[in-house]
Amino acid sequence: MKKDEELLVALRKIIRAIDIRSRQLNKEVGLTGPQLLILQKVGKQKGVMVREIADDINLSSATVTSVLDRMEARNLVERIRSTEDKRKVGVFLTQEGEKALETAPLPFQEHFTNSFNNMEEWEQSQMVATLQRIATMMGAQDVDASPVLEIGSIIEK
Amino acid sequence: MKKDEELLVALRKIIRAIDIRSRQLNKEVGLTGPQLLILQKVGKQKGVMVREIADDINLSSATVTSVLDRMEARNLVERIRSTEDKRKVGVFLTQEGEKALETAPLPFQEHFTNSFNNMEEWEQSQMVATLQRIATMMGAQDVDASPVLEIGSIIEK
DNA sequence: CATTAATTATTAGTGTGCTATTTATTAGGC
DNA sequence: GCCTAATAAATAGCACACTAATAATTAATG
Repeated sequence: MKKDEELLVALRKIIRAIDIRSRQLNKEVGLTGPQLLILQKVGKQKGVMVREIADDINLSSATVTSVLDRMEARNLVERIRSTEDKRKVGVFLTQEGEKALETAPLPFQEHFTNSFNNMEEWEQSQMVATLQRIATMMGAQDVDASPVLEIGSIIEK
Repeated sequence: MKKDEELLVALRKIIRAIDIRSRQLNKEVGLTGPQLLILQKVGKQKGVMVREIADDINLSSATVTSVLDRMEARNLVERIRSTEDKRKVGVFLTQEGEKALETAPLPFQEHFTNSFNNMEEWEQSQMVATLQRIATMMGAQDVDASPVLEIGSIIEK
């Protein structure tokens, strides 16, 4: 098999593992991966805007809106529209959301986190660097639309 | 930021880049990423079973079934149930499917493929090895259910 | 040989995740 | 002040992607 095909297969396995972990989380504690990420973000920054969440975890705001819909329905967060600028919506944790955050597990499989943390630091760095490099190589699209690409903001539009 | 968070962010960017490429493909040639992968597989192995496709590209067969539904509706493939074993369904390309396969672009962004192919071979291997290692580290779930894990078959159930 | 178990594909139901559009509001230019 | 941008969030519609449950068929076992 060609190297780039192998790369693709490995990536698909990783994506699938993340997805499966998300479903497993959902079964265990009623929170999917994205929901957990959003919960953590809102916990750190009370009243954060939808757009800020989206930028932070690298999702479209439409996606964040739909995830928030489900989280609000489960009474984990609440949305309060700003009085100064009525376009803006601040997201807050409910009491239930706070409690969920406290008891929430890690977004990754514990096994993965342990393995990763047991690696030498240079090895961790090398791994992260490799992934960031792939992300950069993949993200350089719409080249004609953006003449100068800034490092670190290649994917974001 | 902690190293494992950085890893997570990089992975999210990669996943998003793949997704965006899939939508771009869909707009350009009417085929998404998964559809293209399935088309290629069926082209290589006429009459391939649904299960074989799923294993090959690392998806659940339910997912493959739903993608095939759309592809069949667009007259790209056809499904023929085996006469020997009536549980089995063989997938074949239609004429239209053959034509689509001939003119189909690469599943990756050309930019990525070029960058990747321009790398030294040892560097490509190193990159693939890193991804495979992550996949393995992530895939070791249901540990209590499978006392002995075989290398190379960790994700597959 | 009949009943149970295993296999194959599909269906049902849920949850992302995106683009494009819509709605509401605010900011800018004349 | 009024009309046009621009911005923020939500909505609509599509395509995965999964698990769990079903249906149909074949294999296996007593």
